[in-house]
Amino acid sequence: MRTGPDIARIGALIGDPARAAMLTALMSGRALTASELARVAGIQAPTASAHLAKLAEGGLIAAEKQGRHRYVRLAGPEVAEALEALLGLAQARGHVPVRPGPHDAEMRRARVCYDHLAGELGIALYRALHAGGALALASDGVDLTDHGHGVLGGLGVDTHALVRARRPACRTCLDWSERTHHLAGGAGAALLERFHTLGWLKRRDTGRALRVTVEGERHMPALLQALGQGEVTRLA
Amino acid sequence: MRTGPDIARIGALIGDPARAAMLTALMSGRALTASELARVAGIQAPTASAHLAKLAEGGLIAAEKQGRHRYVRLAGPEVAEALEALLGLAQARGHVPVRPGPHDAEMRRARVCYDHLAGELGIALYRALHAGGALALASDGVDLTDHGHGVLGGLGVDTHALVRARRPACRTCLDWSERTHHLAGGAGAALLERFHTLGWLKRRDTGRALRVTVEGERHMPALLQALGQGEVTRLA
DNA sequence: GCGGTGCTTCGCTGAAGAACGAAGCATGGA
DNA sequence: TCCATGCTTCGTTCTTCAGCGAAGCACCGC
Repeated sequence: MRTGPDIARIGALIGDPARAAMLTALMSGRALTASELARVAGIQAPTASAHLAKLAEGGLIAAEKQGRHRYVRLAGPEVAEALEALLGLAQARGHVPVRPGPHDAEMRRARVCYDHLAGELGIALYRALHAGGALALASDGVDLTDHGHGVLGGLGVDTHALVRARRPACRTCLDWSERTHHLAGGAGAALLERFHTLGWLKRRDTGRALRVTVEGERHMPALLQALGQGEVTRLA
Repeated sequence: MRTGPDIARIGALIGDPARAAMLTALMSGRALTASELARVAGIQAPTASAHLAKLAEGGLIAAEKQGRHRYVRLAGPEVAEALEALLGLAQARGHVPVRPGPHDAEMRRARVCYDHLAGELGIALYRALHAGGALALASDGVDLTDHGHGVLGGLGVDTHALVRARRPACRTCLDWSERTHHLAGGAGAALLERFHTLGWLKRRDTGRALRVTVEGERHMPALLQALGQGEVTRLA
């Protein structure tokens, strides 16, 4: 029969434990060096090099040399989306580590999903934007309403840049821990960056988990409340 | 690190060419016997049996004995969704068979995606429903509007059953050939079934491709047009 | 009952590929 | 210029697992 795209090659790439660990680490959106990825996967440098070559040839990662370091990142949002879908399925099927890691609860609360916010907080943000009328259904997914442009502008997001960008401003991404959708796309990425520069969320040194700072704990609930009621909040 | 769900196990299951062929065949939504799947994958019965045991243990398929046959189907819509995401990524990354199959063009036109309609026709249906105001954004995805209930009821879908069902009435699924969303969930499944019983679409004996019948060619364009303008069409 | 069919279990073979040590090749800093 | 660091290439070892034939088991129709 042999019809349609060949998922076996991609599956095989993801199917090796070392490569899966690397890809999961790259879901943090960071560009990591080959040796960092080797450490994450628990393997030696030569083995890691071979794995990275395969992932690159398969189009799942993109690499960039900087001096003697080789920085590796996911090849794009599509790759992150597919991985997130697999993470969700793995979670639903009970393919989870026997002992949950120390950051596990934190991961469920808030984490990076490639370049946008995921976890309970990501869901809450999406729901608030929806309830406040900032999002509307479009013919190819979700899009910002006019009101939504004003809302994001008020939060300090350059919405003109979003519109100009080749990348779609809004996409939805299936959250593996909450089993529902959160906001991805340019707007999702811009919002995460805003929260980061505002000092409300802080990245851990490693991994995808996000820590909500004291500032974040203070301001976030009120912001979500306001968003949910369609108010435009101005942030410096 | 070892954090989050373990995608390696699922990846490895999908990563074998024979298993990938089986899973792709099961995306037709049909329940196939073990020997049919062996033929699809081009392997002998003992090998197929081993593969099916692994897929079942991994929670990707569900099997049901009927007499001396063993009918196998995908374990659920989540599995189909994740596979569709992988198909999209594989397509985007150029992991396609060297020679496209005979049904390739037909597949792009209309095909079954587990239990709902995909391909150009699936996209067109989704767009028409959206344009006609039958769909609206919900806090966890897409949902039918009141008008949408009327529209689907007019087409002969039992919308009360949709609401009562445990399964969400609407979901979106990323179409691998069109790179945009089509309608999944209970409503998507019900609509495909309607088109099928109306005789507008016919399944091929094997594979996912759908053939648009003469009846279908005659009525479908007008229906899509009417849906797009928000009209309620009554079908016997 | 008895053969035929569909599927599984068992035992074996062969090939793919993950892993590492050692050596080689760049780059950056002293 | 030299050394240290980061990464890759090479050659080798070893495990894993897909694949099949033969035999065994379950179910159906006769």
